[in-house]
Amino acid sequence: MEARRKNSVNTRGALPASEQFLGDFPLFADLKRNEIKRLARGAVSYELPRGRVLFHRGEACAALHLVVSGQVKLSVQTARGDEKVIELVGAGGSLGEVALLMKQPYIMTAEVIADAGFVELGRDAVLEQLAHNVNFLRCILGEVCRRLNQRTRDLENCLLLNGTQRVAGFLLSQAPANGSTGTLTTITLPTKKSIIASRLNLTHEHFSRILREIQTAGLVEVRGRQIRLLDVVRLRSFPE
Amino acid sequence: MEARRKNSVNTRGALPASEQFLGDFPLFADLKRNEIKRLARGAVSYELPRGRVLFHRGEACAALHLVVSGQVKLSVQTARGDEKVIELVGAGGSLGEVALLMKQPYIMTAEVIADAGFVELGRDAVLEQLAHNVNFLRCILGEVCRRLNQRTRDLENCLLLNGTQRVAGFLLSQAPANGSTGTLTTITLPTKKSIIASRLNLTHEHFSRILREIQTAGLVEVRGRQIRLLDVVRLRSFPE
DNA sequence: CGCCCTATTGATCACGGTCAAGAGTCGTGG
DNA sequence: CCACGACTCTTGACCGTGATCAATAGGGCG
Repeated sequence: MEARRKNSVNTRGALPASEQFLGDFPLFADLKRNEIKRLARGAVSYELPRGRVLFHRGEACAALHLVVSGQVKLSVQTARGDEKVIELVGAGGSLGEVALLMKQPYIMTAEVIADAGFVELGRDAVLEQLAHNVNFLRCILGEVCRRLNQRTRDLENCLLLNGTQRVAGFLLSQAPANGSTGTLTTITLPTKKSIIASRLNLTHEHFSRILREIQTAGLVEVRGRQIRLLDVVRLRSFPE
Repeated sequence: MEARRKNSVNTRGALPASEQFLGDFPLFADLKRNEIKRLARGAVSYELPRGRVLFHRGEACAALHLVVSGQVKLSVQTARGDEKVIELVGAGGSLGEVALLMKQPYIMTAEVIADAGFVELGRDAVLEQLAHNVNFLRCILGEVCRRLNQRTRDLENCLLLNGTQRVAGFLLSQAPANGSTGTLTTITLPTKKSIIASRLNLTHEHFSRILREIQTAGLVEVRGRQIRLLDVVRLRSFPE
């Protein structure tokens, strides 16, 4: 508990730091200044170090969590202890919409994997806004739709792509979306390989082998977490 | 095209058949009488025989589809032709919310697998209602949330359960939700086994073997599509 | 330097897929 | 009524992807 120091944002000076932050937050892009202001009222900001669990599956949801910085992994537990990573959330992402809206427990566990900063909007404040602010309702609806699409794509990937194809797809998705040829893009894995592997529904051993395989095939060059994409085109249509 | 006979619902008498229908539709449970009436204005009803494709992945979405009767399967295509079933939708279900809302192409293909009746709400009518009717917005938001939960559960099942466990879970989910012991529930598979198998990410061969296995173990009794659950408790915690 | 964490590599195994053949089941028409 | 074909389901034999277990490197840091 000690490390979870929360600061009411409104104790600060003239322009609360996180009112500015909320205004820039992707989820609230369509909100007007005064709507932001009302949302910011119950906001609380805090930081959590790597390894900290933000919430466990099954707990009740008390707030909407906005990720200011750092990185969080969402995962579920296997029968015997080990976990599968479902999603990685970085700065600009949010957690807990559905649990909050549906008034049901979290269905995943959220753990900080890179020291992170959060802004939290209290449950009641959010529900209150939802009840009275149509714009806010629309923001949330859009976000949930986006997430449903994302989840559906993940399910598809898992159903009809093999490991190598999933890795290739992941690497490409990490590359900045440049329309250019990009025959020489270098990407950096967002976290350690074992987590990426789990996210792709692979063991870290298998992930390692796959990286080797596509490196041998001359498609990429791996050095630690830095991966240089040598042949985006062939990577995109793998294996041939 | 011949079989896709559409009838404008409003050409009917005093109380349009589908105004009644819309009022009973789960998705619109929270709407008031006059809101229903407005929605019903652009409604069109029609029927499609088994085998008909309602829409293909990639097509633009022109309407919200409500399933009155029959059954529809949503699927995606593998690299080489064969398909994976993602979801089965029966009477009371709806299709196309996300594609309509996000103004993006369908991401799945919908095929009728049991002669079905539909009511269709035109794209513009729905968007219009969304823009002006907060209650409707809330209905849709709820539905999308439910679906996101469903999809997440599916992904989990696929990630951390083996074939046998998925089958057991599916059989249990088909049983009516009676709190009782239910040591002798009989269920009927909603469609042919090969489709169920695909839905569970199995080949129909493997599905067949699994059914045999749990039958041999004394957990169920299979006769065609009728399956009698002999030991719900052991089935629930399989394999032991 | 030694320790802990992360990553790689090897050997083996099993779950589930593929291919092929046969058994039921049902509807149609001679 | 039976024959035929189409379709669904079952069973068998074999194989491949990817998991498991185990040992060994790297790499950062106190």
